Amino acid sequence: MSTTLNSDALSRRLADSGLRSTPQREVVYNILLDKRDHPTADEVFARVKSELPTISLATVYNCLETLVQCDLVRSVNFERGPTRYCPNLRPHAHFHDEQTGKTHDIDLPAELIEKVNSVLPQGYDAKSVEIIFRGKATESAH
Amino acid sequence: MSTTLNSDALSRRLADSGLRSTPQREVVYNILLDKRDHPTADEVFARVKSELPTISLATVYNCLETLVQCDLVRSVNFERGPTRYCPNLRPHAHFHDEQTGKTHDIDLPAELIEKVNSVLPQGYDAKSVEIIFRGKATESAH
DNA sequence: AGGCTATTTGGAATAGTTCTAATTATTAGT
DNA sequence: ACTAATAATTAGAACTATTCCAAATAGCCT
Repeated sequence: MSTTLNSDALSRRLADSGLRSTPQREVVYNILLDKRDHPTADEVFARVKSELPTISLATVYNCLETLVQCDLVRSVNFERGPTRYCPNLRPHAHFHDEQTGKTHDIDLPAELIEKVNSVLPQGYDAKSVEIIFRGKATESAH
Repeated sequence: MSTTLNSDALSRRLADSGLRSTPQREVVYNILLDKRDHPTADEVFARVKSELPTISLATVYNCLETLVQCDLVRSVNFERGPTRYCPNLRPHAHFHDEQTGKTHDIDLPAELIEKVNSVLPQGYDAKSVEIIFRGKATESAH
């Protein structure tokens, strides 16, 4: 993975929104790209600390929020628990494995998204649709 | 709406799970049936108090959790905020109106649910699927 | 009635997140 | 380069939603 390319993409996106590229934002973003296991803010905080030992949790929240605003990251909420973050920008659903607690991305064909949107009655204008499966995944489904 | 019929259905369901029917559980359940606006626990608490002024918030949480366990109520989580509760048991999606903050139920044909499930690769066994739309609804869509 | 278990209650505790005010870093204009 | 203006970070306090806990109450079964 080329950190340089990510950084460029990141600073471009940030600049587009009138925001600055900072070491904190870069590291947080790269942490998300590195291990795409839908970490919570706390988990990101723990990982980032090894690179930026003085970063604060508030900054992690700020950075994550910024990345979500710039459309570089999606935030995902399963029941009750903490928000999780996901750098996968392609249209995808989430499969929440109740056994392991792990979350898997499931790619969605454009055709399906259309079909899902078509159930909306007149007068409903959806900007986005989120699909969450719950169940169990066997070993083979890594 | 016949409270008696609901109560019967409720006590039957509770009994099936080895639980008792209590005034608190009945009132909480009827509150949900009365106004299907996906209230939070706090909102349910406020509404219930007019009928049972001494009920506690902890009991409201307990009752809601019990109803969810008995499959009489679904809990729904949109981003960050508090959990919301919904007595609609038919398969449906939620449309979250970003303007008003209101949530509308969207019925889902069985055919669509099948189609959605069919995007799951081998090895994924979904027990349930949740669909959340975000956008805006025009006046006509009540 | 008496004992057993389920339920409720209020308050304390916890988890996750946001807010605030002070400090530090970055940029733009001279 | 120097300074002013702005943006971002920081630590900790505050807040919100929820859960936990231990005591009190209620319902059910002999």
